[in-house]
Amino acid sequence: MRIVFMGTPDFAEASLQKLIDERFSVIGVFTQPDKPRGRGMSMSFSPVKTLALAHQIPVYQPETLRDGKALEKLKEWNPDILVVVAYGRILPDELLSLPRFGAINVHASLLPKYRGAAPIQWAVLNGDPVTGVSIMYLAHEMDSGDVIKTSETEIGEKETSGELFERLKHMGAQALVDSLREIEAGTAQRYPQDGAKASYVSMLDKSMAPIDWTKPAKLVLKQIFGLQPWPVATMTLGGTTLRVFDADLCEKHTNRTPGTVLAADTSGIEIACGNGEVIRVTQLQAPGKKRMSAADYLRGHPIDGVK
RNA sequence: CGCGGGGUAGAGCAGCUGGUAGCUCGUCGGGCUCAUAACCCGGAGGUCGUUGGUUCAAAUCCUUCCCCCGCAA
Repeated sequence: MRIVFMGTPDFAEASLQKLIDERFSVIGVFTQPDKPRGRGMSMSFSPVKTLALAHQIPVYQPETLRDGKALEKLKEWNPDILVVVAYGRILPDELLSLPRFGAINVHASLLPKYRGAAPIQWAVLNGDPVTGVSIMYLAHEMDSGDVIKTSETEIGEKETSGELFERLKHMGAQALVDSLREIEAGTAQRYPQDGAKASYVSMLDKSMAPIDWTKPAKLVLKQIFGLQPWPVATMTLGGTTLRVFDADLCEKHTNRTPGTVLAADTSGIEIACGNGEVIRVTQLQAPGKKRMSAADYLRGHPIDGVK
């Protein structure tokens, strides 16, 4: 089966790696154009491109998919199926319908829940106990196609989006190859999504970073974990904005205003949340500094008025 | 050369309008105490990231390079 793979970031890289490991015939790769990134704005390749090049797989990096050239390239490669994983582009219908088996996609949620850009992070942010990956056919409407199979996993109490990402990308890769084998064998299922149950999530942005202390402690914690590795929850203390990396729920309760610092010592910084609940921040990062424990930070930045 | 912050005792910071370095915690010793992560007294520990320069004198001014961090992507 001739496969053309479309993907860009490391989430997609995991799937491509799996396809290569499992000896699937990946005859070509589409990935986003090289862009300057990182400090110094040096030009860099996408993880998918780097991997493809390492295996002598032809790489195509169109600026647009709608000028006819992408279609031409796809016809040239003549794949039996398109595998799309976090490519970062909407594919025109004429590309989806070209291959014999159409186009399938790895999506990091249990569809129809969390269609859209940041399903992993939102599953964490919302405090979901379970999430997963879905392999589905690409349809005209985003993330709405028939599902081939899903795979579930529990979200850890203190699991960050980044950690969940790592887990799901491998689950996705496994489900992908399983699906491909079923398609090849003609045993693949097609489960239409219940559109009425669909929900959509947007990309994250930095405006979500400041911690809303009026929320219940559990959700404040989920905000802290869900926003890692980016954009990272923040709080202000003594006029500086601190990025918060880790915190625990305190058993105690308070009647102080949410956001109030109740205590600060070697065990961390206790802060009032909504419902009178309290959390203790234990890992943070000051501007220009690297991540450190709250105890370390307090040594150089004593807090007035709080013991 | 995309923008900016930072590299000073084990840790976190101050000092940086030039004159061989200070704070908090930790650590070591002693004291107090039924006891203690509490308190008191005392000690050890730093070629101030690196290179060259200016100067009578540099952590402090200029310069080379290295490393860390954030923005931006």
